[in-house]
Amino acid sequence: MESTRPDPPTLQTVAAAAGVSRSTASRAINGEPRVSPETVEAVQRAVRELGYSPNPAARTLVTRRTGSVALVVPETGDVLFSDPYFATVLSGITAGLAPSGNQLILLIGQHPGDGNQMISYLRGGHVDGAMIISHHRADLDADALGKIPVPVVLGGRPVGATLPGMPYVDADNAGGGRLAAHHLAGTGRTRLGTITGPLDMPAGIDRLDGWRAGMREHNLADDATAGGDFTAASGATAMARLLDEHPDLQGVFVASDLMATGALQELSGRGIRVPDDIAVVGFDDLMFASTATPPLTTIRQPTREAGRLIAETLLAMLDGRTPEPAQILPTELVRRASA
Amino acid sequence: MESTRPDPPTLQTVAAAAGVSRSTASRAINGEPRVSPETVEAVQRAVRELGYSPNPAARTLVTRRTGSVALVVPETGDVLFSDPYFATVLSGITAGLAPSGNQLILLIGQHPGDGNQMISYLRGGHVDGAMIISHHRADLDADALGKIPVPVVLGGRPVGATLPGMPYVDADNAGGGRLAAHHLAGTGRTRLGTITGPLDMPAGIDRLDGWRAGMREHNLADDATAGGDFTAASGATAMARLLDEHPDLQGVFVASDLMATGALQELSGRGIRVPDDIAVVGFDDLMFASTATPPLTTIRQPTREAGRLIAETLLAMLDGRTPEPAQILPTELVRRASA
DNA sequence: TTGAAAGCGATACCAT
DNA sequence: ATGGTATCGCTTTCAA
Repeated sequence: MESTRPDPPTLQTVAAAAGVSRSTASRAINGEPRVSPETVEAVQRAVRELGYSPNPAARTLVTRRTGSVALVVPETGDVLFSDPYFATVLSGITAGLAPSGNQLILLIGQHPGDGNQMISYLRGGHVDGAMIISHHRADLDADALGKIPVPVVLGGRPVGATLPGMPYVDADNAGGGRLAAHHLAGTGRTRLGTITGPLDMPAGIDRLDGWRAGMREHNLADDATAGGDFTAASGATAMARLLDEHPDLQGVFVASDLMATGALQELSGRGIRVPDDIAVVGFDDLMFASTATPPLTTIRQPTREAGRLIAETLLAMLDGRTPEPAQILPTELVRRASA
Repeated sequence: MESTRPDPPTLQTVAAAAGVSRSTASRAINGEPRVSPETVEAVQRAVRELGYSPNPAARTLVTRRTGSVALVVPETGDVLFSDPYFATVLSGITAGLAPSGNQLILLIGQHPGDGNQMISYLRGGHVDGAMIISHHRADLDADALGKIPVPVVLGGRPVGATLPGMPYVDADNAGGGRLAAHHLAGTGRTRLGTITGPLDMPAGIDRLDGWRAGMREHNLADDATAGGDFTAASGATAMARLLDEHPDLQGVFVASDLMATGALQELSGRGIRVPDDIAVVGFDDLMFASTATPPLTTIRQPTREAGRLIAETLLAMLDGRTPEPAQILPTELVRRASA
């Protein structure tokens, strides 16, 4: 005795139940204008009673719209998920997408080099558009990107030349770096250094550039730098190196809050007081910045807003509109205890 | 002068280029056995040269397989993303899904009560299966869940009766609560309390139950409790209440690391030393547990493993296999400085 | 306003 | 091993 599930109702079933043709039923369901009110009513009742729901594959086959967009993260899962930045962007993206009813398909690089495989997915007609965030130089080359046949929005300035027709949304990273320099210099400290992000990522490059510009404006040397990779562990390591090489350091700008927590640990481990001995400024202002010890003075970037804007920009393109090629979101200093 | 994109090649195009029929081309592409090697070769070359990629909608229409599964999170985006638990589970899920080639569709509740809308999506034939995590009692009722026509795996024990045919994966929350009780009692402290999670969630309920069982085994009173909702802020508030009501408190089990960071802040704000004055045990052992001040002694649950297991269980069901109705993952005590 | 019929691009059954 | 053909469920001209 097999309990066999009955086939789900099709448009045909609905049409029959409502006493109309498939064409008319389809029009009624899709809210087209030229359908008589009583017909609409009859069809809607049939839909309700039968529990009908249109077969998305069949619909896509003819309309050539899938109703879903991809979020591409060409980053190994492990790296990605340890960074709360991603969760926050994602939150903004889902919020931005929600009103449109589009579904979000997550494409996450498992192994470095998966990039091209993802691109072939995007070329396959599975989605109407795509958003790409957190891209390293190595992960996608402009040629491959150019072949994607659907609208694409980039989260973060692309490395190298701007991709034609591929708008991006980013925070004013350089501006934020300058803010940090101004703030630290403004406290009267003169021996200042920075812990940078990866210098193959625009976020890493631009924050450093801004910092250097700010230092120059204050006639301060910008030679004290150490590189990290946006993880907490790398922040601790870099802090150690900086301290060893520049024992007279008075303040440090750390290019992400996550690295800053690592740096704070290293400082506290050495018995160095923050901000009394060394002042620390972070970047991001994600959740845990305010709960660090001491609470972190940092450069806030509107991460969630960026996510929302990325989604909205894609929706605009799906709608046939042409967005600004670059949308840069402002950063601001948030004063807490660490500097 | 419109730059019009040429229509993508279809199976027809490929077949013509290879000098075979559509049927044969289809077989060659899908690696079916009864195709001559030279035909396979010819088709593959045509595919390559034309840059052909099968239309997924057309394929789904006939095979009734979408190649994608949904991850349902009936939780408001904001709540969700502030909890690193989610990111870690997601990491495990994507890893578990990867070998299968299935794509992940993210369904996130924007507004409380979106639950049923999500369920109608699952009924619509968009996905081959679904995983549901972090569910509150209110969000989904058993009736609605039962109507989902595809395999479903639950992340976390369902509230109330087990859903028939709907397996779940969970950590041994009760066991973890007992571990915490044993550890704190084992240090000789006798005035112990707990900060619970939401008591409409199994994770909240079970950890409390385990804690109480452990306390009884040590003949200790289990009356000192305060409720939180798994956020850091709620941890601080609950800690304050506990301190006010039980000034003689010597140790506390906090049902999540995130709440524990809030509790630590409250304690440090009052000048109470950890663990000297009050010992603290958390739950989760997510990334930041080890970087808290002091580093948190906590009950580790294998979060990423759980994610992977959820995905693998779903894949097994898609394969026609019948999984264990409940898979419970062990928890363990991780000793650090706070207790 | 409605209906009939022609696709959309694949798979799968049935012959050969 | 290969080809012809029906079919999946829907949208969209085209006529009426």
